[in-house]
Amino acid sequence: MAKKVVPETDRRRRKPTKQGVVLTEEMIVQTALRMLHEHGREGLTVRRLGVALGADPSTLYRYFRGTDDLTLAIADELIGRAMRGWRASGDWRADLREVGLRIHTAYLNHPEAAVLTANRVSGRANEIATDEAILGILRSAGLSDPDAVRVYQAFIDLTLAFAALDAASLALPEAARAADEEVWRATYAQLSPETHPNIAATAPLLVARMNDSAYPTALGMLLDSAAATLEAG
Amino acid sequence: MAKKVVPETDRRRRKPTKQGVVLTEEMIVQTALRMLHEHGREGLTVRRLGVALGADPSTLYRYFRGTDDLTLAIADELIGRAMRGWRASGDWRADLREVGLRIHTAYLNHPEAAVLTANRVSGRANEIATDEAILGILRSAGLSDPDAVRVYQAFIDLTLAFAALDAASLALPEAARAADEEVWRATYAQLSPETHPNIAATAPLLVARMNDSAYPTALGMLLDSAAATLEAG
DNA sequence: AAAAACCGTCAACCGCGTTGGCATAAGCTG
DNA sequence: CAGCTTATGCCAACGCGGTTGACGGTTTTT
Repeated sequence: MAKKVVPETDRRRRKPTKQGVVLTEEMIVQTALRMLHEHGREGLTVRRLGVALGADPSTLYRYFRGTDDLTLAIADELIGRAMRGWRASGDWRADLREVGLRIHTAYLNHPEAAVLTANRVSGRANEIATDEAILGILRSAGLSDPDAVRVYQAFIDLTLAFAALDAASLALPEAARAADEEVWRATYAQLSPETHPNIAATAPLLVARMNDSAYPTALGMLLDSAAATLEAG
Repeated sequence: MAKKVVPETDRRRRKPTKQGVVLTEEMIVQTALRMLHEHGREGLTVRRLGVALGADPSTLYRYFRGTDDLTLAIADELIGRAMRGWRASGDWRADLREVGLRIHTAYLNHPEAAVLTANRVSGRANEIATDEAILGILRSAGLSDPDAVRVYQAFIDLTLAFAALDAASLALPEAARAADEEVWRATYAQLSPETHPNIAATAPLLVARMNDSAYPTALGMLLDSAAATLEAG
């Protein structure tokens, strides 16, 4: 077997698939994303991806070194979708807020893919462009390079961390998701005020907040802190 | 096959294993944690866990309904380790900070387990006790119930989100980890100032910060915000 | 027109989680 | 101590997973 995958740019397509499909790296990634969305994290397997594309599973190894390589390609597609069409307005605070919310939203639109990829560094085009954009916002706002890097790191980590956390509960297999919610009703909401006074006192409030993301609040705090740095510097 | 797993409390042990080992739920969880630590996330399988315990893999299904159930047990053990020996000092800010750092640290000590469990609700004893403790800190600090719940949610989500994010990069299989770092040297650090001025200008600073967690900073921001709420209320 | 490269397919390997049936030892009853 | 029940460990098997090596047809190159 060939050890190397031919890079997409050098690829001269040869044979259509038995079912008549002509494959592309892009087509494979899009199909993988769709399968993740429709059938959940467990629903994406090399074999099923092959079936969905009308190709033998082993064909995919001509395009990706393995599942990890495919994962990175999915990661970059996700961030690409988040930033598609974005333009800087010049208002650093509004820009940063929008980039954060775009990423958070894009990830929540594909929770299964988000869980899979939120913590990876793909080094592909879309990821690099996004980092460049964020640093550009901070530096042209007037932050020194060390401050820009500090805020950049807090910003991107906060955003990805919340995206991953919020996506994770959306991406749970239906059974686990139901189980987690059932735990709430069956366990937390039933605790005695004697043994667990604080949970018992706040149970209704806890339930009401359970499905909201704390990301916007946390992002606001970060922006406040960055603004303070800017004024002090 | 029996549909039900006998609860640990009702269990009257009968047979030692072929290798002479007498199993316990606790022993299984501890062994699973150790295997995760030593052989990574992929290294923990039902079959290997069986071997490590000196028991047939199928025996584990007498103790857990399946891998998901085992995962929840691991989750609770992790939070239990984080909080072991903790006592409230009465200074709400110091207490909250310590609880956050304890959880973050405990998770980073078992990154593979953390990635597996950070987003699950186990409803088991240690998890409930921790939530009760956090709410207790906030309410006895003087926050109203709605404020306490708001801060509680931001606090626990922030902590778990960062724990998961920071753990994830520690937990990457060695190959992927090396690949991610290589991406940095090979890609980010080599970008031309012409096409990527902001990354090029800050590359050394980015590299220097790459391995630090932004959690303590973010936690500080959250505590500041909570203190402001307290004074305003 | 011949040679080379590409790339889809086939068959196979091994490891995975899980299950049903079976054997046996532990505990209970007397 | 004898016999019954039942918990629990073990075995064999199932279907599915990722991955690989050999093969062969098709396109591109020379």
